[in-house]
Amino acid sequence: MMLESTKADEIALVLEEAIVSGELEPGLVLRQEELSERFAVSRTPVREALRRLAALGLVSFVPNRGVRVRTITLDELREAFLVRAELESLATELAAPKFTKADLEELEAAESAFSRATQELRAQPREGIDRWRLTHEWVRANHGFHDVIYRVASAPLIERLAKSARRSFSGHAVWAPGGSETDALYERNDFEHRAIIAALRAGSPAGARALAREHVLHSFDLLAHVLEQFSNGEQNGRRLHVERG
Amino acid sequence: MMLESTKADEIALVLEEAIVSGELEPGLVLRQEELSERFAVSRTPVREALRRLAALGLVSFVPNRGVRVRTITLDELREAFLVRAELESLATELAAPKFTKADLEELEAAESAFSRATQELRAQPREGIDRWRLTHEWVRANHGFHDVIYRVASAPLIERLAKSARRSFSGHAVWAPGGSETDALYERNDFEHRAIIAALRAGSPAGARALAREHVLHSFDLLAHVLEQFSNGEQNGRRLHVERG
DNA sequence: AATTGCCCTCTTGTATTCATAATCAGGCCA
DNA sequence: TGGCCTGATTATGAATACAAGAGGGCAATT
Repeated sequence: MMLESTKADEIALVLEEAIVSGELEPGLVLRQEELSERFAVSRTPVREALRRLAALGLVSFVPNRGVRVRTITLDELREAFLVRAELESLATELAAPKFTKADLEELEAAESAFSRATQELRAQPREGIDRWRLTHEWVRANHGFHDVIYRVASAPLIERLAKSARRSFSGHAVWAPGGSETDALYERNDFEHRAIIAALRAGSPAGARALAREHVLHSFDLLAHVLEQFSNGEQNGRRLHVERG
Repeated sequence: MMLESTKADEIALVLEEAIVSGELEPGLVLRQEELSERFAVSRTPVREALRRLAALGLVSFVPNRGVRVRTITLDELREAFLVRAELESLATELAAPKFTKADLEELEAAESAFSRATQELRAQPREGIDRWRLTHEWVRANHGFHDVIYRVASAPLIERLAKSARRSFSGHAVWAPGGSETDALYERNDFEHRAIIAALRAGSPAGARALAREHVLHSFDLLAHVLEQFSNGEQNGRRLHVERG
């Protein structure tokens, strides 16, 4: 039941996932020949895939020098969250009148999963592989919540652009260890999700919109707080790859 | 003083301009071989250029069937303007505190040019090649105004995404003939530009933001009004290429 | 006459080959 | 000693060659 498509497209998707997940670290130089043998194809479709990723802003081409996974500065990160705040609040406003009972239930289920992921993360404050894994699951659960809203909004362009802005950060996902201050931020994140649900349930597009906006901006505070703690730029042997702005 | 770059990049830029300007009409199938001989290169860089345009949403690939210039539905058009409204208002807010005297003067100069273009367009209500040309100049002058704001905001991501949303419409630029109702809409467009300048001069980020948002949304009203008049989809032998939503 | 299946051609997708720019090592000269 | 020029090496950019899917027309069959 495999949907027919070109190799270039498939490669682009795999590489995109690898970059977003952080498997391919920002700054890494991608050798075309290496990729072509990894995917068992020639360099032609590989180059086409890389062109697509370049247009998406995930990698940068330097003529005759190669392509590397894009790094991001703190300023760019801030800008990405500002964009997400606007687009996500818009999506939420558009979605509000369209939410059905079933949609609300799905959103609540996603929020429950997110809440669980948050608790698991808080219960494992020690650094290490496990916390790394839990962090990734936390991120996925968080995306799961917001994706329900995007789906209901049924606004393809907004969804595409917002997720593009989201991606610019994903590959840099490193999280802070537990602590009362960090915990409070996690708590707020969780609480704000519930507030958005409440606004949607109450049928208030304007309210949901405002809450969504604040929520994304607060998410940046959380991230900035983490980056502050790790200004040395190293955690678990993984570089943060966010350049100081 | 030619900046070194690859042929694929150059071709992509030329094709992008051709699509945005409407020279290559939406729906048109782009034959790779035809393009390759037009640019005097092989199909390889042409395909890479097309991949980039596809990622930008300007063309759509259909595996083994070819690539065609993307068409747009009325719903998609509306969505693009909603996005632009959010991003442009954000950019305006960010730019507000950064505006210098020189920047304001540049913005006023751009507005003057836009105002002139508007008057010229209104003075030539008859359809025909000339009105087509004046319309294009009007669009360019309008972009010129907004581009000053983007520059001052110095927010590359926002600028890129907003212009991307703007592009989704540009290739479809067809304008209505004169008339009291249309003239009033033009008038409002011009007036709103001046209001934004006033807010920036007064140093009100919040005010400028709100005005910019309303302005973009009103622009959609103007466009929708035009499309209403030409629901038959034909003008000067050029198709509107906006599918009915 | 309509329909179905085959074949032929056109176009795209991919591999392979060729060309050219960048890098690095080593030697030469100030 | 140190910097710079020069040739070999490597990786990328582009051209060419090859493979494969899509569509259309024609003929055979019902």
